[in-house]
Amino acid sequence: MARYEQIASDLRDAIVRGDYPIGAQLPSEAELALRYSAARGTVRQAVALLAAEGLVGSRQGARRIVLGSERSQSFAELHSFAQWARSMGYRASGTVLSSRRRPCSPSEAVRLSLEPGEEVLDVLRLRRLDGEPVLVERTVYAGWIAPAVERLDPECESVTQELYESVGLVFAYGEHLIDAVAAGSEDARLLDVRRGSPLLRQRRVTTTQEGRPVECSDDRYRAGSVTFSIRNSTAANPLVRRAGD
Amino acid sequence: MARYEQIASDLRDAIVRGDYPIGAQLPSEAELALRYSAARGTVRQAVALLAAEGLVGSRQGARRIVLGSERSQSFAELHSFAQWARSMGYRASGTVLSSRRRPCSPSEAVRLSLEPGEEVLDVLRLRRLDGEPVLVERTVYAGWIAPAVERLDPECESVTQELYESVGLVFAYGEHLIDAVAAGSEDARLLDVRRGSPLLRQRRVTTTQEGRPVECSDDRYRAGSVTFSIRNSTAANPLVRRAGD
DNA sequence: AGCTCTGGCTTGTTTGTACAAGTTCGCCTA
DNA sequence: TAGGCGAACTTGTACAAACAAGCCAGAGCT
Repeated sequence: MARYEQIASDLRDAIVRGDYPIGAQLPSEAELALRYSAARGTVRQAVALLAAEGLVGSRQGARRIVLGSERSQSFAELHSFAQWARSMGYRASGTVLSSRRRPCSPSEAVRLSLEPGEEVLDVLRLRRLDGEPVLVERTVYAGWIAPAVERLDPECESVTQELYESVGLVFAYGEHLIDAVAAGSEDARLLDVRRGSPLLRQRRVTTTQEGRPVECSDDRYRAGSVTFSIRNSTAANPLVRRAGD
Repeated sequence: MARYEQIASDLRDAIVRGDYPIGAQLPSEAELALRYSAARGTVRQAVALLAAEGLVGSRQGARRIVLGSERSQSFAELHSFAQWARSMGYRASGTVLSSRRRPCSPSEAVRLSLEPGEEVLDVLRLRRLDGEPVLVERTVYAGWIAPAVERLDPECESVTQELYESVGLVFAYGEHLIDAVAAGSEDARLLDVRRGSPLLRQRRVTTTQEGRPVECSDDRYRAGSVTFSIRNSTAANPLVRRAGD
């Protein structure tokens, strides 16, 4: 662990513990540098990390202030339903309901950087939290990863983790589109809600470290089961609003 | 504009223009430093900006790669419906349907850092895109900003901008919770949809530069009108999934 | 009392240097 | 031909120094 990560971790703990309550001022960079025997630049990297997490805010000339004290999860926990569920103390389970190969559609070819007509793997999964069905996942995997996906246990808990352990695949980058849709008849049946009832939809495309697209997915959460949370500031915000399509 | 922002802007333009297509490698830091006659540290700040926007990805030892080419909007455009709409080429309008003062509830007192029972301003607004109603905003303003809000034109297009111009208020930080809900009867009537149809809900709390909460709001978008988009990576992601509440 | 202004404090930007750690690719060998 | 090895390249981390720019409180003035 890098020095600046240690410092960030230490400060984060202090904030979560309540040493610096919401609204309080953080020590100045100079003081922190002295306290941790580090250069000012290193301290700045640490607090930049906390700022990116939305825990502290800063303005030129004024001391940094604490904005929040909730610890935010890692990328892995956002990407992987199972890892997120586990970290929240839920028991996650899932079932593959169907899995078949087919040629990709033109729009999928674009999103997954495939040749038109190249083969993809289409998987329908139902995910549960503590036994309750909360999520229908319709995922399209690029052909080159399909064999590894097909080898997975249909009841496999964490696809992300299994793929990492079996073929060393790392999901590194993702783009997510979030909106609301009405439950179709299949959604309704699987999630045990009425047809037309509101679902939170997350469409995503995930790529490897090298920027190679792996999968795109249409995930639908039962209303009330899951909420997305974003902290942002004038400095940095990756969340954008888009016109409906 | 700082040097690193200029460099970032230049690189961003090149990416958007297609000089560096998706999947392509960016020049090395050393080469960029030479090209822009800047120190390597300055170049690193520039590409860090692009990485935070999700435009490029990076791994130690390998060249940076281009992940996307869409320009993401600024915080102001996320926060302000009107500014976002304008930047997307839509015509935004809005109407205040009701506005009244009342004592705050216990939960509001916590979220807005108020004394229990302190007065707040409750505003119901309907927002339109190109004349079509797409958003119902139920906003609660802290008492200290209420007078300035009440002075606003009921048809005021951009509340954010007006408050900045009239009292110098800057919305600097925000926390957003996103989920899906069914339209209530009032929602349905205002948005011209059927009761129970899906809406995308964004609950937010916004604070000033000093960390002082200004408003909390419950915004409901008609399904299909607006999508939220997030790019993230293993390095940084402010978006988190939360259990429903 | 209320106002202005200034000086010190704090964060922001930039440059330079050095080394650590991971990737890539060509060369050499078995 | 397949595999291993290593050199060159590239990004990550850390330190030091200097100046710019913005904030704030206290001194001093009206």
